[in-house]
Amino acid sequence: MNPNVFDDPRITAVGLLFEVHAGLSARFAAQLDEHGLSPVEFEVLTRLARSPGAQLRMTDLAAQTSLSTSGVTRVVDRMERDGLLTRRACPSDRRSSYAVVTPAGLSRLDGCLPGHLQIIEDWFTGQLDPSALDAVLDGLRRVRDAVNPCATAGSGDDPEEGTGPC
Amino acid sequence: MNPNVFDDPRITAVGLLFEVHAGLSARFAAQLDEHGLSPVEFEVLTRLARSPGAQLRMTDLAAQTSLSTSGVTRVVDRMERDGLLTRRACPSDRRSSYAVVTPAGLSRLDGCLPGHLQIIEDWFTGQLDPSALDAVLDGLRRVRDAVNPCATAGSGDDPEEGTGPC
DNA sequence: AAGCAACTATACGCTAGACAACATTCCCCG
DNA sequence: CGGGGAATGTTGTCTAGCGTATAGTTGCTT
Repeated sequence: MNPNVFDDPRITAVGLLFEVHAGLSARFAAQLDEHGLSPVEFEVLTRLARSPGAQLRMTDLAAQTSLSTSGVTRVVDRMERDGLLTRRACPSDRRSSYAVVTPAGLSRLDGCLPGHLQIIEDWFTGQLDPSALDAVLDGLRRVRDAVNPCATAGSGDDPEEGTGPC
Repeated sequence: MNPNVFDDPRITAVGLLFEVHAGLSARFAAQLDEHGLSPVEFEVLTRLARSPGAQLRMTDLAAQTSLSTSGVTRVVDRMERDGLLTRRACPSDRRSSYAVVTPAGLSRLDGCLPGHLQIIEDWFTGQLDPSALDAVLDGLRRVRDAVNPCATAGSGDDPEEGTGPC
């Protein structure tokens, strides 16, 4: 019927990509867990921290993450309860509210980052010599530009920068 | 405090990888949805279809997917209800049971695959010329071998082949 | 033969997130 | 002005899935 459709090189390629993603994700999650953060919370924290004023409107936050607006509401609820974030009313638009990183949130993030970077280096970037790494990154960048054109305009290669409102 | 920690090339690298993954995942999910399959169900179906006899023991299925054993029970329940799978008693070990793909399940899978492959080609492999693609795949393979050593022994580059029992 | 390990299924509670409905607010256009 | 539509955030409802504990069955080892 389908004599080894699964040996198709396209399947292989996606398989590799997804395996690498899964492996890294698992290691990230384990390390973040040591600091009491879920991957989503870490993503929210980094998104906010790298934004001007360490704040973003809820909608923009949703657009930049993999979350829906209601998902953002829930995550921010949790993180506000934990003291990592605060809501602040937007002066110019009373419908909007900002999610703002608190000092506690920033220090929590700072506690995570070194270990996070170390994992990346140990399991990803450090596994390849510089030229091979560049080749991989160039390729990924091209694919990213196709798959997620919004990100191209952004500051750099931010993960899922502007996922939503394309 | 952290003057642009986020421009660290390591962050960039992971960002690219995750963005590509997210973009492809979203497109896969949309296409599978047209065929009434969730990504997990598709994964289960492909796992089974590529196994000898189009069947696997529940435990092995759990090991090869991102699911727990109880999770597999649930998914197989659903898919059995939908007629895509059947449970069959294992002759050699009466504790075990096989999940077997039904003809309906196979044809459902066959209906998905062309579109699935097309997406891969359109958004991933076709975006790079052969040599660049090879470079990316070689790099990913090396990283995969580090991050998920179990997969190396397998038939090829199966996604998450043997994720569980390492 | 007996006890221990493995495999599956199930029930419980729990979390996360999507989707749709909602109230509020803004803004454009008549 | 003023009304309708769009945007924004929140909430209720629903599904999916995990983790744990429990149980029943079977296989294996001693």
